Order: sequence, then structure tokens, then C-alpha cells
Amino acid sequence: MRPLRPSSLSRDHFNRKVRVRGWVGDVRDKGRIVFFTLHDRQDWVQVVVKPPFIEHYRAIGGLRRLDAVIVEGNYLPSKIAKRGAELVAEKIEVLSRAAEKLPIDPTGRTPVELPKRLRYRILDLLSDRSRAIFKVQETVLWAVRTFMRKEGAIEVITPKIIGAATEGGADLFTFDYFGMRAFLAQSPQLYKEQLVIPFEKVYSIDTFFRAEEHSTSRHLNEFVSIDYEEAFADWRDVMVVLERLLKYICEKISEENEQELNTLGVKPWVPDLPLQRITFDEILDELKRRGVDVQPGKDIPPSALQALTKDLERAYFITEWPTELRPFYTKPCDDDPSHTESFDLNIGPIEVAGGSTRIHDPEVLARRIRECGLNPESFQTHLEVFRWGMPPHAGWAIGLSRLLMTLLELSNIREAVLFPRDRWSLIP
RNA sequence: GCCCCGGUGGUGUAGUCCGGUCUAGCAUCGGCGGCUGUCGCCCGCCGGACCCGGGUUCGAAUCCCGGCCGGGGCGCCA
Repeated sequence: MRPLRPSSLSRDHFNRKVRVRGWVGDVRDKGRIVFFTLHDRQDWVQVVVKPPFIEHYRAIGGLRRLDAVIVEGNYLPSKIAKRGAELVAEKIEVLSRAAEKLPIDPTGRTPVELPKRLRYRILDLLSDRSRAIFKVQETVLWAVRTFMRKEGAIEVITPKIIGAATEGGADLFTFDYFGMRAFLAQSPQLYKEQLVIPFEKVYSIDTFFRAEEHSTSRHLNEFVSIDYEEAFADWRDVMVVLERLLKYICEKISEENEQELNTLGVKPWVPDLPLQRITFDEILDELKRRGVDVQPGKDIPPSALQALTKDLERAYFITEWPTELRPFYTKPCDDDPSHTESFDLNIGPIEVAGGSTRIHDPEVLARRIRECGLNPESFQTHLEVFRWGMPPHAGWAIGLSRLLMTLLELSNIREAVLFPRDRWSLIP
């Protein structure tokens, strides 16, 4: 029979002989009596080693933190043990010995700075704080899939190895593909647009790559994007989908991750809908009123936005971005081609998602590609699809880790990625 | 690409401004010993560090120069 886990022990096991497996935690060696905690990744139980078994304990050389063991013994209620019960060991089987000296403290009690935590990430993930982040991430992923399925959207997987056609803009990683020049995809953009013809509503949760040499606490070169695209929809339609999804995610986190939020010191939060909507130009006007000038054709610097956040809701849309700041496939407004049917979703000063109505007319799209300094030739296989019944469509993309870092109030996106890839780090 | 800041035992820090009292303090950690009710156990002993090179000086962890490594910000960012 497989051994039990510490977290599965209950009153039903009182006064019975049980086998329990787990990792050794704190060891309190009193000489003729030894206590240690036995952990799984949810809970733990105290094990007591007493004579005559103490001799066997000495014979196996004792135990230390992180040893993987199976303990056999009686599970007894106890007035002294803080948990009200303890396991009295009669046999200990050592499955794996941990190193004498660990590079960082896996309990999280001794502080460790982020770069060292990432260098020794597996040990770092043993701390409650680090694991809490990724438990919440799991809730987010699950919530997205549940929500999308109810919406009637289908999850799609698009290529990461791509050929000539690129979007321009962000730098791509290049490499040799059997003698051909290939790129790592920076987004599923072109594919998800094409896929609305056969599927109408599509979404993807996938990893993408950007070769930009930035060095900030909110950029990485490998990141997970949650993408959505819908046929016969415009920007306003998909903004509603996005804000409903955000609310759904926040509700699920509040319901399912109370303990994790507590560990992270974060209060549950669910936004009221509709979210605040403010145009790009209104932001500029407000900044100008406060004496901050943003140069034309430039994005709003995070520092400027920071100054405004106390007058905005926690989550808000910035809409109708200047055409020059948006990629070629973004549809300009009918009454004002200098602005676009586009939006960003911000939480605090951080951009969490962006989206727009897309151009669906192949002639207009080809023109915009040229205007943006790109070669329509290299978009041939993309443009041809637009003659096969491409309806008006719109969509957006959420940066998964950006969302996580804002919801959990993390100061660095690296904390929200298991093994972050930035300009300087490839290992581990 | 540009700018700023920083490197002290395995980890986190004190000391650096204002050179000497530093054979570098504290906590954690590791080793050994002690303890039969601990629970972030406790007690005792021991171990382990000034990034590298050059300079100033009677004297450098501390000041200066160069290098290396790290962090942050800006720019860029469909």
C-alpha cells in the first residue's frame, strides 16, 4: 500500500499504525527524545522519536531538513503536541538524503534577495510565499479556461517557430532552421486573426519571445500571453469580454486563494463593472494640466502614469491610442484616422493587456503595412486569408505575469515567473 | 544603447560618510558535545567573509583609479 501524506492524516487514523511519507522539516533533537516535523506541500505532522527506537534513529545517522522519508508508527492524539496529535515513530525509511549545507534557507525565515532566490529557485519555491504566487497563477489559468469555454471560445495553439512574415516593431530572436532563417514568435497575432474564420472565437495561453534589451522589473524576454480574438466584434465588444474575465479571475482568486493572499499580505479584490474608461488624449490633457509634457508619438511613461493613479480606479482602460503608437493591423477610427479603435487595460501604472478592432479589409491592411515601413510581400500568406471571408474582428492580449504581479502587488515580474528569462540570465 | 547605485562567511546584514579602537560584530547556517516533551527548542565549543588588480598612506573593508560581477531606471517594447 502506498504511504499516506501528512495532510491526509485525520482523526480516523488515531491510535492506528500508519505509514506516512514526506520531507523532514525542523529537527529538535533533545538527546533521549527527538522531535521532527514531516511535511508534504500542504501540511505537516510532528513525529516523535523515543526510546527504544531512538537507538535506531541514531544508527541511521539522524535526519536533517529536506530528507525524504517514510515514517511508520502510531498516530496518537496528544495534549502536549501543538497540533493535538503526533506520530510516534517505530520505523524510518530514508528515501533521499539532503545536502548538509543548503545554499539558501528553504523555510524563507532567513531573508534572501531575489537574484539568489532565482539562482536556487527550487529551494526558494519551498517557502510559503513563493509557492503562494504560483498557486494563484494556477487559479488564473484555470479561471481563464473555464470562462472562455463558457463564452464558446476554443483554445488554439499557434507556432513558435515562424518564417519570414513578422509584425515588425519588437525585435525577434533569429536562428537557423535547416538552412532557413527562422524567428521565435513574438505573439500569436496573425494566426489568431486568421483562426476567427473557422472558429469565430479563439483564445490561447502560450509562451512568446522578444529580443529587446530592456532591463526593468516588468519586462522579460520570454513571457506567457493570454490572447483572445472574436469574429464580428469590435473593440468595445471585446473590452467587455476582457473586463468580465478580469472580474471572474478576481472572484475565483478571492474564493480559492484566501490562504495564499494572506501569506502574501494582499487583500482580496474584485473590480466593479464597467471599468473606468479614459481616452489617451484625456490622459495627456490631465498630465499637461499637471505640468507633465508627453512628446507626440511617445507612449505615456510609467512614472507619469504613476502620478495619475490615485485619481483613477485600480483597474482602468486607456482608449483610442494614436495610430502611430499601434501596430499596423489596428483599425483607425472612422471619423479620425489619427486615432485607433484600441485600448490598454491598466492595473495601477502597469499595462496588463492591450487590444483593438483589427483591419479586416485586405487592401487597407496592405496599405497600412506599407505605411508602417514593412513589406507586404512578406505578409502574402497572411493577406490571402483576408480574401477568404474575413469578417470584422477584434481581440486583445493579457500578459499573464503582468496580471499576476499587479494582483499580488509584487514589485518585480521575475517573482511571478518560475524561471524568468531576461537579457542577462539563461540559467537556471 | 544611455544613466545611477552596489559588491563583507552558504544566506541576510553591522562597520565605509569622518582610514587606526576590526586578530571584522550580529543573526541564520554547518560540525561536535549536552539535554526525555520540544514545536522558528535551548545551552556550550568550533567553522566560515572584506570581488580582483593597482595607487595614496606609517596604517585601507573604509579614500582614489581600472577591471570584473550584480541590481535598478530610462530608451525601446505587436
